Amino acid sequence: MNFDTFPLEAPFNLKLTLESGQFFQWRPYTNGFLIQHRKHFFYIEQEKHFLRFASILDEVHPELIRDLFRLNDDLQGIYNQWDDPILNTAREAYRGLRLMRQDPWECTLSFLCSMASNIPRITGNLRTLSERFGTVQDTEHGVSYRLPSPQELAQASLDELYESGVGFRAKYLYRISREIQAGFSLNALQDIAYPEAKTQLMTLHGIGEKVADCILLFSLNFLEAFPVDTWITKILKQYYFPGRKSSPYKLAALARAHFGEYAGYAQQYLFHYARHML
DNA sequence: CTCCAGGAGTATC
DNA sequence: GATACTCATGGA
Repeated sequence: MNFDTFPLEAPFNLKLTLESGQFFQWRPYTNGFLIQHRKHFFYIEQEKHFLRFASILDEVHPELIRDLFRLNDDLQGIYNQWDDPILNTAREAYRGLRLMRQDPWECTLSFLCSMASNIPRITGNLRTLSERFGTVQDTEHGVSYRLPSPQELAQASLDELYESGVGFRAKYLYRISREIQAGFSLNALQDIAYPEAKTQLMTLHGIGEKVADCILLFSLNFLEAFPVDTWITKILKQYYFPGRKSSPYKLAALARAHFGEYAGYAQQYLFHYARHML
């Protein structure tokens, strides 16, 4: 492999970021990780304040790495805005955990599979979908598969989707792949305001509050998005908004108002904290 | 065996 | 708006 290296000048923890449950297209390999992102397939490893990477399919440049891992976000500046016991603890424990900027469709597919599921199963579902409906890639490191495009997934029958092991999510994949094939643009949502982008996403059958916020936060550059799942509900009701009878919908609005412009970063740290400390 | 999991749609009040 | 039921499947 042909390696390229560049220095990090801000907090970043590659392993922690990949393991944080926002991105599922990776696996450990030697001292680092293999990553599938759009048409790119590459190796990456971290050594203290350096990243070393090598393209396997479709050449990767440092700018793409910076974009995928949001290395231009002022993470230290965001840390400095936090001042409560939970976030103060979380930023010490998880220093360098960053949000990623994934492909919107790949992110949508991932978080449709995430409903009432868990990380190992989500990863397995995505691999099965890739092998059955995606594109085969032949590399010197073995065969790998790309996730199916909306057009490729729309070729699958409802029965084939059920047989791929995604359970009740099959009907959502079936309808949404067709809605996007018919002209719904995920990428166009980047250019409108958060409330409108969220409303439009939720017109897709199977995308509700939580999945919409995941897509907006992890792929469409809306750092104010604040996905509220079971873990976030626990920690918000326990430490931030106790005593109120609050639905996930109301908790999300309260949290966005409370945590502000970079609420999404706070959410990622709270999610990690809740999963490992509660 | 039962219970629940990074939810969402639907019916019902 | 809030609650209850349903949807598939795998793991504890």
